[in-house]
Amino acid sequence: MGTDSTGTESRQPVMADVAKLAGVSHQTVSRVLNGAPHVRPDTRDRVLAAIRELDYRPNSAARALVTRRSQTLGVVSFDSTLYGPASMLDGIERAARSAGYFVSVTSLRSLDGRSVQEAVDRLRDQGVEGVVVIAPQTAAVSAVSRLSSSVPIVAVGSGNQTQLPMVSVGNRYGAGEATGYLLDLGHRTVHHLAGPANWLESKDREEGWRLTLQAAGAPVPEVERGDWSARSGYQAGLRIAGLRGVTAVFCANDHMALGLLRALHEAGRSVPDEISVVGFDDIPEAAYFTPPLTTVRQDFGELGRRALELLVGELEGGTSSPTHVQISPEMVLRRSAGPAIGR
Amino acid sequence: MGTDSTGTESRQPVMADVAKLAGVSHQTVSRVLNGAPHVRPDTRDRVLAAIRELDYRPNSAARALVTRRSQTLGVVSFDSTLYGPASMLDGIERAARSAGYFVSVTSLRSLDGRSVQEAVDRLRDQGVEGVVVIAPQTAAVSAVSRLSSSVPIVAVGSGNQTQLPMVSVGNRYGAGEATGYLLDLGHRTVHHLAGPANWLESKDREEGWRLTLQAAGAPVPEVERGDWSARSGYQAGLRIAGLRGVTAVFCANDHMALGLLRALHEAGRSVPDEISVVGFDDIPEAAYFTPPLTTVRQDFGELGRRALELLVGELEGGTSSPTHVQISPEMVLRRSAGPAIGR
DNA sequence: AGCATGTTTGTTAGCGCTAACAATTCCTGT
DNA sequence: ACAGGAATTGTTAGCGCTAACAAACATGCT
Repeated sequence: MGTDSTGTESRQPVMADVAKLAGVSHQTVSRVLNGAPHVRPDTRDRVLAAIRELDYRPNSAARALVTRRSQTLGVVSFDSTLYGPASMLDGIERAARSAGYFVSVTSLRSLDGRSVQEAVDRLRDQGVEGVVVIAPQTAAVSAVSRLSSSVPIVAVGSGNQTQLPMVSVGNRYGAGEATGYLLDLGHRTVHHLAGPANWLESKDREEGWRLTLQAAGAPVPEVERGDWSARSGYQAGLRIAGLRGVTAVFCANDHMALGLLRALHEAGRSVPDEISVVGFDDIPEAAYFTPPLTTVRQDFGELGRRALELLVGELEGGTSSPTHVQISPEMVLRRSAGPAIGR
Repeated sequence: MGTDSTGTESRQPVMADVAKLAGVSHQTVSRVLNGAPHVRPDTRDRVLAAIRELDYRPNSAARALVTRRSQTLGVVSFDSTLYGPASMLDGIERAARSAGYFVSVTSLRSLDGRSVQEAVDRLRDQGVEGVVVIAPQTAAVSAVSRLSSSVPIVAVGSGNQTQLPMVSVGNRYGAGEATGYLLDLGHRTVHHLAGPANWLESKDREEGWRLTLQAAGAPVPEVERGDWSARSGYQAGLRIAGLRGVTAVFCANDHMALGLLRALHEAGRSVPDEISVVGFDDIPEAAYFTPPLTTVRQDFGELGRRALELLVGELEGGTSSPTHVQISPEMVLRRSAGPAIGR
């Protein structure tokens, strides 16, 4: 008791403290912690007891420094306020945790390539072992694919134009199903309320819609365009309500469909009697719209989960796994779409 | 060129490499990196040039090891799929980034105290410097408040029963406003569709509703209860539609209000002519419901931002800042509520 | 017994960085 | 020209951990 370390509670215990208490070397403590073989059971027990007694917590920075593994994955998201990104993030986090990783999140402010690069760099500087990018804008994806990065990256969203490993839903397929369903109901053609032009999802859904129309020999009307929000759907709806001959509209997402429904209602156009509406996503609220929305369901959580699996596979498997995973969306029929009436 | 380090590209450059290239000691490189004073401008420039040339990235684990600061904050969230938590998370992340911190997220699977403790422990083991808990359940909060943790914690949500620093919205106040508004419209009383009993928000909103009713000498009807989802709102709506004498309903959130609207519509009860409905939250879709929803707006993003400021203040300021921040919600009037008609 | 084989533990050397101090250089005023 | 001080740079010693090797001990076999 000559020095200043008289107190017994001074600082957080370190491995050496545990070792001393258990009467072993610090390396043996490390072995117990990491489940190394060749540790005698009673030694292990003594170490474990010492750990409990001191409430010892390994220092992750020290471990990361020497192993060069941070146990952390990064996620770059676009607008995590939206239902889609939020759900994917949730799926990613759950999957990451069960695979033994932490998740560090960065939200993009704008969608240009520089922001993506910046976000990934930031994450890399923090020492993440891999990155999932939820950024389905064309600019973002092309930025990511030429990203100079030493860490593996997986994209989640749409588009298959990249070399990047990627998980996406069959947007084209889903859009085709929706359009085909409407056509089968007897509509002469189907209008489309698309998402922003620079989003991959938009593009793919629009393409699925257009292709199906063409294959059926139906005329292809001008697309209306929104920004995913109910507000933009409402505004587009006002325009559509003014158009003549519209009997069916396929919306690129459910939120815009909600706005569209509202505008149509205000314009006195009955859904589905006069106009049929189909959405995309199947958000939990879609079943309670007026009328309940026929839509195309996609499982965002699953999307996130699969993306993370892909990343972890790349990280641990070493060899390249299947690099493009596609998840099939599926139509759910409700009351917002019906047969074309007398025309 | 005798050893195996013949190649020039072998490994990631470290500080010593930069130092050698710039012709200085590694400490000077460190000084430049950390903006220490007393570095001659041209020395700084040479170092900076070397950093750029080698594309050097400081190793964050090494820095964290010696400084004992990880630049990382943890967030424990409940169901980040919900609009509220997702928005708060978004606000937190943005604020954290601009304050120079990373954000590591963990989603709770269940709401018992042990899960919260586990999540916080996990985060702490990872080395976060502080934690924001988005977990407005009573159990979670009481668990957090007796949390044995060496890191500062801030809660965001509701309730003021804890010693824990906390940011919340004036739920009681907002609920009172909504109820008072309905009463002023001439309704004899206001029914209430509450959230889960173990959520603080539920409790506070219910209390605000009840108190206002009592203060006005209005009868206090039995509360209906949902789980925040549109689905549960729909089911409650079915029950309410069967009740006699209901002319006004205050819903604890907008999603349940949506379900309620749907159920009322199906039951042939017109809103607002027969029954007035008011929600809480003002989600972006509320303006496009049928009819557009009168509701109480709360700014989730702001909530998250303030929580983070509080945490950072505690972390860096040292002294204890105001420990309970309250944000006022505000009513937004739309068309789902109107005067009581002839009774 | 005597040696190879295997199990269990300890010792040493960093990982890449910053803090603390030491050394050097550059200014001032006198 | 020279002391005194500031400005600028370098040197040394860890942070707490794991990897690699070394030592000690046990066991089986001929």
